[in-house]
Amino acid sequence: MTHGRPTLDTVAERAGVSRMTVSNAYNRPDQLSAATQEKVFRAAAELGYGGPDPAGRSLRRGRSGTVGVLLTERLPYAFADPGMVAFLHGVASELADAGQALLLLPTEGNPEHAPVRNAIVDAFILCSLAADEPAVADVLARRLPVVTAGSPHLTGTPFVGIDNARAAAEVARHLLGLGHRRFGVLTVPGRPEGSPTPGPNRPAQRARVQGFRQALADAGLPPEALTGVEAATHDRAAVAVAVRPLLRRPASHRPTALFATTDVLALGVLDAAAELGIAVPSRLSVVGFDDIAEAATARPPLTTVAQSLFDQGRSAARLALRLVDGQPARSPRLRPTLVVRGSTAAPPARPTRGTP
Amino acid sequence: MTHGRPTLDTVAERAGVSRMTVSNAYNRPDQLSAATQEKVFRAAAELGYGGPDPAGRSLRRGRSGTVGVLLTERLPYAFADPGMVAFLHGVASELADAGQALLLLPTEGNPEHAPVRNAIVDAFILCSLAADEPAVADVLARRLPVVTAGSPHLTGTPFVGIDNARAAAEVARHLLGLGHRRFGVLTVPGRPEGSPTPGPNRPAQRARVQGFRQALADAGLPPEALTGVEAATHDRAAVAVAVRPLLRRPASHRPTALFATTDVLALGVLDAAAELGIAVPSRLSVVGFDDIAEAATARPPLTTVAQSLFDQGRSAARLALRLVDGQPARSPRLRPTLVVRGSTAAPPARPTRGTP
DNA sequence: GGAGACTTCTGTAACGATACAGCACACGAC
DNA sequence: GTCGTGTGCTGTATCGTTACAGAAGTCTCC
Repeated sequence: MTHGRPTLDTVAERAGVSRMTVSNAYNRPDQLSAATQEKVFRAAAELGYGGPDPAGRSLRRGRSGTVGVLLTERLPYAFADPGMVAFLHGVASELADAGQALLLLPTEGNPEHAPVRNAIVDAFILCSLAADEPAVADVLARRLPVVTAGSPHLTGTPFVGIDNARAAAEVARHLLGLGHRRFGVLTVPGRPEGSPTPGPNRPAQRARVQGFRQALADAGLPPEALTGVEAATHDRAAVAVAVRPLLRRPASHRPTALFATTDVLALGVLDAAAELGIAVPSRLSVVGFDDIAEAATARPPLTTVAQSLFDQGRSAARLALRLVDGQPARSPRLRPTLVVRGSTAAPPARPTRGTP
Repeated sequence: MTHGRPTLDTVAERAGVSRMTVSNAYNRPDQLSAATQEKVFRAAAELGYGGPDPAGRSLRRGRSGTVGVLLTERLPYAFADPGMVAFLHGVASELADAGQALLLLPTEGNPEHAPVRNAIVDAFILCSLAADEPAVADVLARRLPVVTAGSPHLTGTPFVGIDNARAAAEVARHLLGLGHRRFGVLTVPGRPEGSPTPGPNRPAQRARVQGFRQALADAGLPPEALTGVEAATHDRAAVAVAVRPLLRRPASHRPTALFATTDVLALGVLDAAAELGIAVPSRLSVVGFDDIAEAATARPPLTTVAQSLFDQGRSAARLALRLVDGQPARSPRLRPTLVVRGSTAAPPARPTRGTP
């Protein structure tokens, strides 16, 4: 309870002024003589008054100065993924500049607590959520400004993100152009195991796989040209387990290029390849996605799709703040770029097996 | 403004019931006939009512269901440091279990906005702040429950953290026991460049250096036995720049053991050593601090001090929640453990240069 | 048929703050 | 002496919600 805590009234009485004068002492010091202000602060200190209660202020003003952020599924994944962290960093950075705070909401946990319903925020940012996630419905029910990033697309709400399928297709064309004809694609499963709700949970990842596959088909390759592999989690051990069978195939059946739907996964592939003595890029080309910081310093430096998640975070926050101010907010057009570094090259020359 | 938004009253009038009935429909459905509840929800839907406003609820109840977290200095560093992220993850995880939300507050930015003063929270967690940081004073002025982690120590507030100097001393004794006599210590600068306020800003890092140095002195080594090096930032390039001069010394003057005050730094050292062709651990022993996930999978696996920042995050959150509930909260006694892995070994046998 | 218990709903009084209008007073100008 | 202008402070009316007490109405039981 707040019972016993001093309030504006308590302080006002003690200082011998009106409640409004106390309020002004904190919020509009220029409307006050220095002597009165001093008197008020002294009374406040004596009573142990901690300043005007933000809950009261927020109710009265109708603004909280806070933006709520919902991140994809389990927080562990969110914090473990550098891309997610970069996005969050961008959001935090933009909000900090505007003096707004960031309320990080759990999308799971005891549902009885309904964190979304209790969140004192002016707007929500949804990042990489599936459209069927219950939290999304909770957010929409609040009827506050919403911005989505990555997914889902919601009609009428600004969206920040790239066309993943298209970017993945560009990766495919890059590899095809180098002469590759046997491919692997590495991703993470659509849903954490034992998840009750069905359906795709990492729409971005799926779109990347889809776009890559489609581009190969468009180039006239048969479906067998692409082998799909799933890692249980993002950590390197799991990646190694997932790709080892593929990389242990005889060279004539092994993919010459591997597309990982995330840089973290791609870095795991580099490790696994090194472990198995498969040279990158001469015997295996590897492409990632996101262009996280480690991508540029990996050995070899990783060819990847750059999409500046930090900037996307900033954008999302900026849009949210515009909506709060009642200004129009349009989804920005973002163009991811393929950054060709040292992990892709022409496939090894085929030993005889010549074309007619 | 909230102007025009429907409220409990609006909905009550439309549904032909009292305001309390509407409130109960949302918060105590069991106190209500199903028919009435349905009627209320229909009216709410027609009016576009988003449910009871949490600001009003929070004011009335005197609880917000939110804990504020202040992280060390610039957010970039916080998000870039896996240890920090692990701590935050622990906090978020514990809070999610309790159905509480996490308000991430910027410690810098436009000071006019005073995010700490406006934060609607039930308690604060301060992580790795310097005692002289203005945000600390702002937090104390709020007179809410506070827990600190890592630093600073504040009398009367529970503290979560280890004795850094002592842990570093254990590292020193481990290395001394292996036979090392020439040491390097790598850390990051105490303050970001251009920072206006003076004084140490990474007290934990300083304590580690200090404890290490002291343990060497206690063992009777002269000050020259330890060379201190500072990396500008945590990224590997900066680490390489910082340690290269040290590692390029002739073998007879090069430290045989390097203590990095952070695992991230230590991993950078491993990279730099590999680049210069210096074998670890046979020619150089490396020790880190924190035991982040990558430490175990590095090559070679990193000897480091494990302090489970995730658990510390959980602890801090749990203590904060206890304080909010008016229960006593005692600082836990935490014992970091030295995890000896593959990056430390006896120094190379000295070539002749024998002892008497 | 009346007492008691239960269900379902209502009225009142805060929770702590701020916006806005306005009042008293001092001061200089004419 | 009246008027206009500022400064410094006060009073009132909300902001949207929930705790609590209690009022009808229904049901049960003897």
